[in-house]
Amino acid sequence: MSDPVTRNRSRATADMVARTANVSRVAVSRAFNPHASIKPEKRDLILKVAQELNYTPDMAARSMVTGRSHLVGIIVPDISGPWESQELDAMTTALQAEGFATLLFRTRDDLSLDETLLTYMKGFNPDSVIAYAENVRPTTLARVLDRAVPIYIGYPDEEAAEEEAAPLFDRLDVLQREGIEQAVALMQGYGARRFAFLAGKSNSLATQSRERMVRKVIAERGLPPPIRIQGDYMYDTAYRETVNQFRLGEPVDAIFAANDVGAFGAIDALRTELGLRVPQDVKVVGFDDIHQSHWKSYNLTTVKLDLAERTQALLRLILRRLKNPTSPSLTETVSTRLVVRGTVG
Amino acid sequence: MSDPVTRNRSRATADMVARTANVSRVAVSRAFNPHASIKPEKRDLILKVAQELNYTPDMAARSMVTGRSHLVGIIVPDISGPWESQELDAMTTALQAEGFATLLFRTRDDLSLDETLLTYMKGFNPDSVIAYAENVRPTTLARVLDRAVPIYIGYPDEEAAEEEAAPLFDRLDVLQREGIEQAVALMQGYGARRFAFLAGKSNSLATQSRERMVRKVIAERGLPPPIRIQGDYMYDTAYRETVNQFRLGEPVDAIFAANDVGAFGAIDALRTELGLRVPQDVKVVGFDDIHQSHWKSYNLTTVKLDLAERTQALLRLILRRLKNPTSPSLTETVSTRLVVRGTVG
DNA sequence: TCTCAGAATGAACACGCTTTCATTCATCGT
DNA sequence: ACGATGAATGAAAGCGTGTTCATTCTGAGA
Repeated sequence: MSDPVTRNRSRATADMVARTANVSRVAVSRAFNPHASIKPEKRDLILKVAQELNYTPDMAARSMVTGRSHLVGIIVPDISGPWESQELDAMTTALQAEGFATLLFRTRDDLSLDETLLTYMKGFNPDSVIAYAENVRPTTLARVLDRAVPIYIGYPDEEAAEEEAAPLFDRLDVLQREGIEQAVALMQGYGARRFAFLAGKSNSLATQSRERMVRKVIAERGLPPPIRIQGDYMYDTAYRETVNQFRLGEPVDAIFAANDVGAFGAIDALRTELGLRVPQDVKVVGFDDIHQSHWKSYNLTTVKLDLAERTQALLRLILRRLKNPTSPSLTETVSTRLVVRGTVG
Repeated sequence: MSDPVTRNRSRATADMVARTANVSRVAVSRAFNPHASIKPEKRDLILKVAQELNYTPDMAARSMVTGRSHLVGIIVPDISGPWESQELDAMTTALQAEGFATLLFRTRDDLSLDETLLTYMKGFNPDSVIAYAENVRPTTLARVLDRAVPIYIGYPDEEAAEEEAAPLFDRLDVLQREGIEQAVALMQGYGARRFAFLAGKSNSLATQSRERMVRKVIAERGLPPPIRIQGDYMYDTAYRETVNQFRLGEPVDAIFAANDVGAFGAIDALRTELGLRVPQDVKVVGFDDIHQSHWKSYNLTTVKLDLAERTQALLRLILRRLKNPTSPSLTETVSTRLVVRGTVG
């Protein structure tokens, strides 16, 4: 009877609970709905019987009639990346606290997968969708899913034509200027003059925005424009391209990386392969402030994207939109700031 | 009309597609079921109309009648950890390729959450459940969920009473002896004699098993029993406790860490805080072989748990069990092997 | 031309639940 | 003691699908 392989495979239903407790099936439903009107003693009895029968309301059946699936779809390009996984962790925890389960999907870099994936996901009727994958455009999201209102993560610092960032979407605006200004100022203060920007994946809006802002701030301070090193957010690429830059190209004073992992690759390239010292010979700053950035081997000075702040802002957007599906578009704003450690001076 | 906020919020149903295409609703259902008997031209027409109407079958409704939710529940203690996120990434990708969506849950270290979480998850009717969280016992899993057969991740190397590892569960057996033997042999070969074992969370079966096996192998080779350093799989703890061991306790020749992240903490403690060289003064070996282990700052020699192999084995278990729910318990086996890098000699 | 097997078709039912809605019960003020 | 008010109750309808099952259609063989 306790053998999980051969035991009763059928779930208990509300009917069974009703029969066992000698109440109507409607009463069982009410017992599990906090706002329903039912006598307390009756509810207690039903809940007790339900527990004995190992009964749980079927979310699929429930969602069909309520229209709420209690599912939030999350689309991530690479779950195993430190930043992505830390963001996913924070978001899942926050959602769970609000009673939502996370429906997780992973995109490949292959853009062609998008439509198929979104269509498939739509079948599960998620109450909301968060697409961290930058190859999923908000317009596509809006077209395929008809229930959820997409959240557009924008970078309003810049004047770049905000192509698809109409007021049709809810927005999370990330203010990157402050953190970048602090970083450039700090590096310049320690004598850096010749900068390189270690870019991320070239189709990433985040890296594009960061590069523009870095160039702007550097120009404002009367420094020569930074050299671009093309990376893809990955350690190995950052390592290799940094070596190439110093061996085949022009050496620099300072490297501003589009993300922390890239900064790690650059640091290791400088120290291991090029025999240079960080920060004495070359200053390095990253972006994100992932857990690993405070590890002593790197001890990275970096522009922090506050994960808790960001997660709570996203959550507010989702909850407000769910509460009032027809309200005009919402906006939340988060900022950035420099975390000073040991890779500048 | 393209405004996602005010546009039609109601999904298209099979009925609407049927009306538009002038076919019966049953035909629509068949058009989306590959094995159904329907005239090809008719199917094409329906699929075309469906696409125009942006129709997708509702998985909730579908799962009610088929009994298959196409959902696999995954429970993880800390998504942001490198090993956990890499395992989650591999598993989600593999599941997605088989047509399953991942239903993600995160446990706190607080054990009391377990039942509640499992009960909640059960409501979504997952076709299968993978609990990477070691505080979720298979027996609890079997009791709460009535459809899924739990998979027990065991370590049959050891003689330890395998408390709840009855043949009632499907099993993934991890053979740890080989990798550990290679590691100890290598360290001994480079002159190590006095070992420490840097443990993980004390309630983790994996760390317990690894410690027993490490002790056994060390004893077999005629070396003195290792000193235990109590960690919790985290960098900061490993760093602090390693410093304490060398400052307040007895220094050692070699550190065998229960996971890679712990090994990083130990290495940084040795180099940064204690002024010792790795591997010249102290040899270090880790466990897992996460992506970060090949980063040049660590370049860690470690016992590899092959993620692809492990994921495929788990997937085979799940698919076979789904195909034949009443078959006797299944077992898959994966092994470990040493990856030699630069922290031993 | 006729027969018959197999493919194609659609009406009806079932899945497990929530929500109206009309009805009954308990409670209270006078 | 008596309506009146609100809480508690259960029958029935409906959510969007897949699956019988009985029927009709198709085409090949005689």
